[in-house]
Amino acid sequence: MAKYIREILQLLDDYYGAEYRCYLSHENAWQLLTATILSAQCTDDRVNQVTKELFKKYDTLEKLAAADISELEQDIFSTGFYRNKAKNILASTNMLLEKFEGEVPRTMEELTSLPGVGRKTANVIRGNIYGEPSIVVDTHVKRISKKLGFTDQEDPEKIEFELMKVLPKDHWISYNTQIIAHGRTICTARKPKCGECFLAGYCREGRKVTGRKDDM
DNA sequence: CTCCCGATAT
DNA sequence: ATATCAGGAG
Repeated sequence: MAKYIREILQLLDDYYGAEYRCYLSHENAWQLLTATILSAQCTDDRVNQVTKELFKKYDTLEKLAAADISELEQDIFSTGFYRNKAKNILASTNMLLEKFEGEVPRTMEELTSLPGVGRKTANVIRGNIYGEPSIVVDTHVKRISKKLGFTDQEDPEKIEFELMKVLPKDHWISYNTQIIAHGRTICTARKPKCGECFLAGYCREGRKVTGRKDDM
């Protein structure tokens, strides 16, 4: 298994590059925190579309924290879950000002104490803002990690810990970037393009579709 | 487990 | 019509 993990990681590096990349537009930590809260069950393209105007309108943390809630709901409406998200953004940004001196905290415990921030959002911040090796288990990482046989777990937290055992630490961050890119373009949830997939030989579903029979 | 929820691809 | 999207909370 370990041999194939190395091969898979090498192919991912070759195809998508080994550099970390963030798909959510931002210029600072509180903007990334806000964008990631908005990204729940929403495409990153739409989040970027919304935040482009949002961060123009509320150009400081203080202004966003002081926003009128019903106006903020309208501003973020198209991302869905807009009532919860507006409430969480206001509560979290105010908490940053009151408890964290206007800074986005660094530890998992502090980050997940913010309303609307779970492990996925916290790991986006830790990886992107602070460069801490971390694994972001979103819908793509969950789906594709299971297909590749890296985990059989269902719970995102269990998947995160299992991937930390299975993947070399220096690949944790790049894995996120690569798998999300792969999940958006080739290994899509509804109609995966197994015929175009360079990992088809390492994936049960891919082997079935492409006829490749690599022994794992 | 349920609810939150609009936009888009299939 | 239905599944899915850089999920989180009760």
